[in-house]
Amino acid sequence: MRLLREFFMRSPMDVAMDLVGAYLCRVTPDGTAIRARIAELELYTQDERGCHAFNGCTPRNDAMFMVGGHAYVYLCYGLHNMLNIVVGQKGYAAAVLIRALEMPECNGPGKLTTVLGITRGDNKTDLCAGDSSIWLEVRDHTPDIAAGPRIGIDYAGADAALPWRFVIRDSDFLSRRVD
DNA sequence: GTTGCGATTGGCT
DNA sequence: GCCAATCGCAACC
Repeated sequence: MRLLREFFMRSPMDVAMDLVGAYLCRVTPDGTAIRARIAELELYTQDERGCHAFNGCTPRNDAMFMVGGHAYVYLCYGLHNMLNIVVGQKGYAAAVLIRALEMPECNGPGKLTTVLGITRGDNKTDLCAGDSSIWLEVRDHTPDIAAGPRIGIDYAGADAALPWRFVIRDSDFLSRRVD
């Protein structure tokens, strides 16, 4: 069942936890249908330095200020598209970075978007719209979740230690092991 | 108008 | 473990 707006509008932490093990669904530009469980994700909110929106709204990050249930896609290192799911209320910037799916060749945020054919053109897609090519479906059961620090945000100082990376414990599809 | 760098990855030492 | 690739954008001047 496709996840609806009310699901994404709850507290960012609750939504993040509930998205671990949920199904990410995608119809690629060439028509291929993909459906796979989310094995790894990270939460970012405007209150901490790891978040793109820590210093406010900019042309790059404005999707994060939309109501939960939209996509936030940005280019990293000039090479890799990163897929985030906006969570929480409109006006409060928060999003979940999808880092790995239970699929071969999807163990990493950059590789994942390549396999799914997701680019910045998909930024601000409404995942709750009935005709969108990206959406989420409820998980079958609650997975055993492990938490650890987020990856690649050393510049965030003390906030880099927040245990806001959530994974399916002992999954074979993680970008890295948790500590 | 200019500059520095990043929520990464793959290849090489 | 180290490093290049590659470019939009944020933060300065």
